[in-house]
Amino acid sequence: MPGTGKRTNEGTHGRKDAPARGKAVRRSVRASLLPASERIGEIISRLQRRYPEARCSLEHRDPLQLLVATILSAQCTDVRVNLVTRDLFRKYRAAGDYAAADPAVFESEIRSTGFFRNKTKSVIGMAQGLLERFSGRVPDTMDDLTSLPGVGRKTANVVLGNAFGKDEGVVVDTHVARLTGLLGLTEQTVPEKIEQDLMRIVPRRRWTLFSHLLIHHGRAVCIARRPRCDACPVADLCPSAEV
DNA sequence: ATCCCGAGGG
DNA sequence: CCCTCTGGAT
Repeated sequence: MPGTGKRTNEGTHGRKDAPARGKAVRRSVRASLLPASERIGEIISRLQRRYPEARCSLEHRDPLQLLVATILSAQCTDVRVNLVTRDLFRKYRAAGDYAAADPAVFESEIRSTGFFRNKTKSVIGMAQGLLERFSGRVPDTMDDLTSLPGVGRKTANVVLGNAFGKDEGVVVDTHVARLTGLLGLTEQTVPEKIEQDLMRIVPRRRWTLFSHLLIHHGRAVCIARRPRCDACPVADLCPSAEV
């Protein structure tokens, strides 16, 4: 086999941190901002006004579809995931369909989402777990969901919050990790620790909404490659904003 | 801390 | 070419 293409991959989360933006960060002007706990309310309020339509952007009709879509979403845009699942969900309708899938065929079907070998093992293994331990149904608790292969806290939080309407945790994806760091809502870089900080300062009833707001903001304005601080509704509440 | 991996933006 | 995209397992 073409074996290891040894692509120089880099980590996934928490890029070392790149304060670099060519210019030495000039945050002295906003050095005197209120603590996170006193800015969070206004931040959520303004983002909600800006993105009133913020919701889960992974297309799904039931918990199983959302679970599969979320597993496929790792390091991949939601647009591409939706493109793949549109055909996938037509063929695989129940846990048993995924559990009985031919790995080679499934790999080719989700290939464009990247990490296709790992994702195939995760989806098929997850489906087999559903059949063996949950009667083929997607469980609605954090412990049961994370007991499934390929399902971590992030994926479990997405399913719990969007398919079951339960705010069990805060979804910390690449956008949430980046933006909360820039906003000075946490000093942590490990997703789980970021989530712990956010669960303390964000009202529980807003946990799911909060993630959607940051994800939308991260795509539209606070873009990783080039944040548009000039168009940001919370720039005056952000210690990293470069006017 | 590393690896898995394709696709699109700049 | 380099970076980023709704991560999880080792």
